[in-house]
Amino acid sequence: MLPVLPVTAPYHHGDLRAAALQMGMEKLANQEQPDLGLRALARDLGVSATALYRHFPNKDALLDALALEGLNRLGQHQAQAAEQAGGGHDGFAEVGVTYVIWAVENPALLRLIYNRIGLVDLTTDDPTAMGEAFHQLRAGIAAMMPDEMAKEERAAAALHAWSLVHGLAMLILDGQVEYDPGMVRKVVMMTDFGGT
Amino acid sequence: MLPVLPVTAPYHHGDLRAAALQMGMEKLANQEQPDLGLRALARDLGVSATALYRHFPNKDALLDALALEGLNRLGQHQAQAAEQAGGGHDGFAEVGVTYVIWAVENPALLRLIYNRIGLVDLTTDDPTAMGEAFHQLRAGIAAMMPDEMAKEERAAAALHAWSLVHGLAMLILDGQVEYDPGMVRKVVMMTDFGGT
DNA sequence: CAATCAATGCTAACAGTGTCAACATGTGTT
DNA sequence: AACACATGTTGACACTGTTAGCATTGATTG
Repeated sequence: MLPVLPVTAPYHHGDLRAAALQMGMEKLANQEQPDLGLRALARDLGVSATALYRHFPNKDALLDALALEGLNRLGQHQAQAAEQAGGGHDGFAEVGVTYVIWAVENPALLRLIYNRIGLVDLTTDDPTAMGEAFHQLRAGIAAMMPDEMAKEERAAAALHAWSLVHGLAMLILDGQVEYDPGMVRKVVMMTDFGGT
Repeated sequence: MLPVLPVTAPYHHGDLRAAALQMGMEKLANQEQPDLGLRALARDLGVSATALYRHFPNKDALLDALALEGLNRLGQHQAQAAEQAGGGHDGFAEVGVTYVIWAVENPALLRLIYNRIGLVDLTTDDPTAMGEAFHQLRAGIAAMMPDEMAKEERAAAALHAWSLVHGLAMLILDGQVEYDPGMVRKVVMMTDFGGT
């Protein structure tokens, strides 16, 4: 492993920003709800609460950074799944199931991601990093749609697919339906876009 | 209009519990996020914060009561839509679109409903009122499925439908896709359960 | 090497929150 | 009239996010 080369030189603590994000991700991985406390996080880091304000303008910015990191992981995970699964109906279903599984395994992170979106302005010409990452996720979903579809139909189909797996994931996370991989695959495969 | 007949005699304030729930629903109707403050609510009611503790054991219980009220309204709305829409593919799509529209018009309330579920234990034999209301919503969805389906298939189809409309609603509320009734109908109608 | 300066961290404080204990007040009942 | 109970209030505690002011560390420059 290459030693980490900090872009900004570490001063007292040694890259507190990165440490805070890592600790935040760890805490999110060990809980169901995305409720993070700035003071509690600082306590776990062995640092005063206000030290974090040298690296994030406020708590929301810290949560946004964590959400962005989570979104990147999700996008990467989905891209990899799409690569392995190949095209066609079965391949698409596989990618959808992958989304749900990731959500089940990262409940707090998925919730945090979607909780933070509404607060980000997606209408600007200069999209935030978060908006850009979501754009990539959307593009990845759209790329799974059958080629012979009209552009408009592809957009609708992509939205349908995203809604389906996201809704199913949320219902599972909310305890409305117990997680069962077979059931998930069955539900996802009920959608047929006319692909092979 | 008949005068309200309080079941429990109003003492000092005159049924503070009902007033708190009504004020809470009003506040939720006028905001995007379901963040309610117990103290702020008491302030708006012209009452001390701790007075609410005579009617609710804690803030969570108050939020649960609001969520339950919202769930009942949603269920009632859906039942009415199902009645008007009739059966078949188009009728089902209509009910799905109704769900999304309700979500768009009651964003904070929908979020509150689903936020509170995960905290309610649905596995007990004596379900809470919240669990029961959700059971009814599920039953309503299942009733829309074509009769000729096998029982298992009906369950999967119902879950598919619920996931689809709930996911689409959440994506709209989170600002991922702009609300467009035509688009919603199109996306919902992409699911064909084999009904007429 | 010494002095300077910006980056980073700390303490103290403020306003806000949910919650509890103790006290006060109104209401219905005996 | 007196009691008991339901309801509401004040004061306090621990917690939170945030700001202002001060301290320290590391890098930069003479």
